[in-house]
Amino acid sequence: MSSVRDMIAAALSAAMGSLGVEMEPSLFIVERPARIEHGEFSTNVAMVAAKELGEKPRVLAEKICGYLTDNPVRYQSRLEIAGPGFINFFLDYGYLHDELVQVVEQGEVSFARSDIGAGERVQLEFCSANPTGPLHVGNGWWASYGDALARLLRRCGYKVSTEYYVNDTGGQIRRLGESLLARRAGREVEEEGYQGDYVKELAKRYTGPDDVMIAGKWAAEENLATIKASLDKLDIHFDVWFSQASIEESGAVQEIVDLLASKGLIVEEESKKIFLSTRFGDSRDRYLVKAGGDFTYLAGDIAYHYNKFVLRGFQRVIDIFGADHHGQVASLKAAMDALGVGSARLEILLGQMVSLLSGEDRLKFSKRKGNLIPLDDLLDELGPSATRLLSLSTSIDRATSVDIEKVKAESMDNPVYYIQYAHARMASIERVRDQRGIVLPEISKVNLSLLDHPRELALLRELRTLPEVVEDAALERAPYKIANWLKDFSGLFHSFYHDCYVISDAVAIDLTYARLYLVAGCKVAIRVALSLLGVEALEQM
RNA sequence: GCCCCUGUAGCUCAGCCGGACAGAGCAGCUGCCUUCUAAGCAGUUGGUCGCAGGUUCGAAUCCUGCCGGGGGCGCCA
Repeated sequence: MSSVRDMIAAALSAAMGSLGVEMEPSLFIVERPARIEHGEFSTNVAMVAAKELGEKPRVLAEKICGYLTDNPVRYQSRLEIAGPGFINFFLDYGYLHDELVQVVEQGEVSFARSDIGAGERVQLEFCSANPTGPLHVGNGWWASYGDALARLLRRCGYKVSTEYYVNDTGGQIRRLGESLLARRAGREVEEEGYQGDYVKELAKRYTGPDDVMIAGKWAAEENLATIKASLDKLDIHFDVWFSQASIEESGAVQEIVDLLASKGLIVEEESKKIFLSTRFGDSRDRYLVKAGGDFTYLAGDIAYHYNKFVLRGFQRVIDIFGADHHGQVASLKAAMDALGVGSARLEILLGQMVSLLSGEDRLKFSKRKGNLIPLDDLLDELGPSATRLLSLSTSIDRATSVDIEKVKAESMDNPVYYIQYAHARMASIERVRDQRGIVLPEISKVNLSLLDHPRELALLRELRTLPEVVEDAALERAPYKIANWLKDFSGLFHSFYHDCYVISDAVAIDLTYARLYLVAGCKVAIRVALSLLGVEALEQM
């Protein structure tokens, strides 16, 4: 949908053209000013162009305004030149009412949907926690992020396949097996093993042979079932579960090593094989085959990514790793360049560490042992919606700390209530509408221009930004922007709810009709945003 | 030593592809329930945007250097 902003940008471009200057809309900004005194929209075009033209910004702004006065954009009511040379647009509120009509007509399916993805096939790998134990809170944090990103990308026209890479082979499975057998034999688990209580529970149920690999694989499968159950609770469902063992057994890893060797990118050191990744920007060369003849993790990972790009034909691959996997980024990208895939198609997002506070105690996620908190514990405390919203509220680039005691409280420390309450109030208004038998006329027969209360206008302005926020959040891989929009929007709705009665003897019926459509539009928007984050929209609270 | 992330109000965080007096929530203080849910609303206190230079008409935002925090530099995965 072509927005009012695009329309203004085009008009400004035309105005510059009339002054003999080629000015693509991408070269200047048309934005909604932070302060409403500065108009509905404002632009810096005069300041940007002034330098090249050798003219004073305000003088140039005068000329542009002259053109726009003769050739006004739709809804234009007044122009103003302010500050160092901003041009502020004051518009007839009709533009907001017209956009409300669009929101209502588009509905949940179409509103804030975009085609910027243009059908690009994207593979999104995330979570991929090793099946050596249950998911902990950190796993769940990034899993929610990945799932929300998948929803966002789909909303924006990408064809997304989500995937969980199951590390079901190698040394850690051996260690898991050793730990399991030790427990079954009543021994303590050694330092390097898995010491969690869940291993004790598994040991009670294991009836297989005293073979570490068999025991390890059995335990891994059990753990995987537990992981899937936790993810189900979060409403996260992967399209593909990809087994690391399967790619090794298929011979694909060997093929990749051979392929690299054929390109002269492998050197051998006795039985070891080393990939010359420094030729592709890595900080050191990397082992692919160990002294004992086993493949390294990296060798399997390269084969896995080759599989994604070449065998399955994904145009883009996005991996979401924890920041502790930073070390493998350069190696994997080097391999993609070496194999001709091109590292630009591989996007690796690193989730910074998350630490939990519980009162005075600082609890840090530790993969190996001790103080990690199972995701299920948090889910039991908070429920899936609050858990998801919490983890989706901050940037992936920032190491966050969360106080579990605080978020358990039903307060703005846990904004899910604030947002869900806004939705519940919308639903409540509609229930009352039905109880009173109010039949809403078609929108074309309703006088939406009655919506001119400051609360209503503020709500309408925020409502219409969602499509831009969705696109931005998708392109920036930043679901937290949706969470922020939800908080802001919910706040504006609560203010409206408080100051503007929709259904009341004190409100004229025409205004009730208009406000009911405003509520309907708000409900569309908030439901779209909630669904993108996977947070439940409650009818009542 | 090198690489990645980060330093904004007492706390948790937005803003960071340059713009108009730096934002939100929580915490603190003060008000508001006879009408659609007070899990709400309104007001108010609180900031050298880590420090120092530089670029610019304009810097929290870009560049450089310091200082602090987190993570990584395995023939682990």
